[in-house]
Amino acid sequence: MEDNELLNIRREKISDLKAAGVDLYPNDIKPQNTTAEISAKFGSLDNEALENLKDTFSIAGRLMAVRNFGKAAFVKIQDYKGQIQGYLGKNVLSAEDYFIFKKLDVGDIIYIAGKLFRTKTNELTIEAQKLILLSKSIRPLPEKWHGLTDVETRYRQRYLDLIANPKVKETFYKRSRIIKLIRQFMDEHDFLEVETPMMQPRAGGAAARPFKTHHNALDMDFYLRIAPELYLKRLVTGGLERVYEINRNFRNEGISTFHNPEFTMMEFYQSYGTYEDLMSFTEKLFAYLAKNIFGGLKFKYQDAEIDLTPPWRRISVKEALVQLAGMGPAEVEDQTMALSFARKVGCKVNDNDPLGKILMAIFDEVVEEKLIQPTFVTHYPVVISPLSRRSKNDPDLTDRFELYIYGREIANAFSELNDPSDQKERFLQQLHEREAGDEEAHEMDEDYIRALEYAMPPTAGEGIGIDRLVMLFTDCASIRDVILFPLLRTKQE
RNA sequence: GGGCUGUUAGCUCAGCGGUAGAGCAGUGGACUUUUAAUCCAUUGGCCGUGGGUUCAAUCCCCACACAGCCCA
Repeated sequence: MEDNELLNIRREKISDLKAAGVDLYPNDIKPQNTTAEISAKFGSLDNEALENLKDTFSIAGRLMAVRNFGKAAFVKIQDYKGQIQGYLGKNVLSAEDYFIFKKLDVGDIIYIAGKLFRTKTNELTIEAQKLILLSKSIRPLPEKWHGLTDVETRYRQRYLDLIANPKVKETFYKRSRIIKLIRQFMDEHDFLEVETPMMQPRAGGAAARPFKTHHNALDMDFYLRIAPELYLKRLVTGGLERVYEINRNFRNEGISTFHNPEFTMMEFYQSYGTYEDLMSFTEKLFAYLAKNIFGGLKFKYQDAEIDLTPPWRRISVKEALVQLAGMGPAEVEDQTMALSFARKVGCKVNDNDPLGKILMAIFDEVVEEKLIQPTFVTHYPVVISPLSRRSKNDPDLTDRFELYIYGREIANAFSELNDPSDQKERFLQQLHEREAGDEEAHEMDEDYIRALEYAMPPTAGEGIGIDRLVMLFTDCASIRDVILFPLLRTKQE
């Protein structure tokens, strides 16, 4: 057992309470009210009106502060959605309850019941006629004033973060609301929510390195999915014309303020739609979210004011390179010229990289950070888009867009490639890239091609990074602030 | 993977070659309307880990661990 003075003092209190016959962890106590409900209903009543209320109120929660006057005390009790002040006094409590009150510590879970009143300073308060200890804390909470700021502790012991920092709770309430709203919106548009495998025999649907795992009974390796894409399109082929999935993806890559190895994505597919349809659909979805979260289409994110009013800017990769990276119209069409431009701006590129790859390297390096207001970047090169439909007027480009807000990729969408022979060629091209050393190149998926051979309706699909979207809507700078338990290296205790 | 920064009491932080500090929390005392309650007293430390330099290291040097930020 950990030897610590503070812990030992509390252990002594526990034995004192036990000796007095107090049940330290009862589970038959049901509070009848919540702090949020009480302040909503009675927050505006004056003392006279409160005195006329004959009701008794009961709440339970964590003791967050004690202002002790010896024979009485004001305490702050925090529950699910708020805090309320309680008044504990010797002349109101029974002798048994007063004994418990004397043994309370900040951090304990308690129940109080009594009448509402207003203090001299006009604070709505419950005068406790009954006090029950529901769960005794042994460890001291972080300090009341500065709270818990050590980020490592905040992530490793998220429960402490949630107790001590009310903003954190708000963020995760908001995250839940956003996801609920997305589901509502998708359901209203007749999309069917589905779940597809997380464990896949080969990891497809995106360019990323997967995590590997092993199934013992089958004696077979599996990969944690990097995207649900190919499974969702199998469903579209099966006649589920509008499907979506909101779930975790896993990518075996570095960790940063925008990357967590497991993250949440929504992917959705709409038959008989095009990537252009998805642009306006995305505008509508984001507007729907913003209206419900902010009550309007403009909001502050970090140092910027983001305006989601549609239509959003639409610009092709090449236009963006000319307008925002300062490339010449000839440079974006010529591999050699693009290569030297790339080197000039400090991109790591190889002599025989295809033009499309070089252009994207420059884009990532120079253009991305300039796309603060919502922008659809369209017409990605076919070499980096093995699952997208080719553009009609330029077979080297695809009917694809990525949505950027505040310099970050939030969504990725395209008209789906449903020509099985083209798809096979693309996979073969990817295998070629893989052999040339690109570990993220797509693998061959014969069954997916077979599915396409049964004919998949013309379809458009999109993926939206939910964590990044939540960051945007909660003004969080790091993805770790919108993921309850971000991935950390385990620490030897 | 590279660079920079951080790691000192339960929490938030100071200190910087010479006996380890503050505020809050805790403990004891006073106090029945406080709002970071107040007043008096007081406990609490492997100064991240392991090496090295030195008469002497929390402090200087090296390595490692974990984290944060930036870069790739």
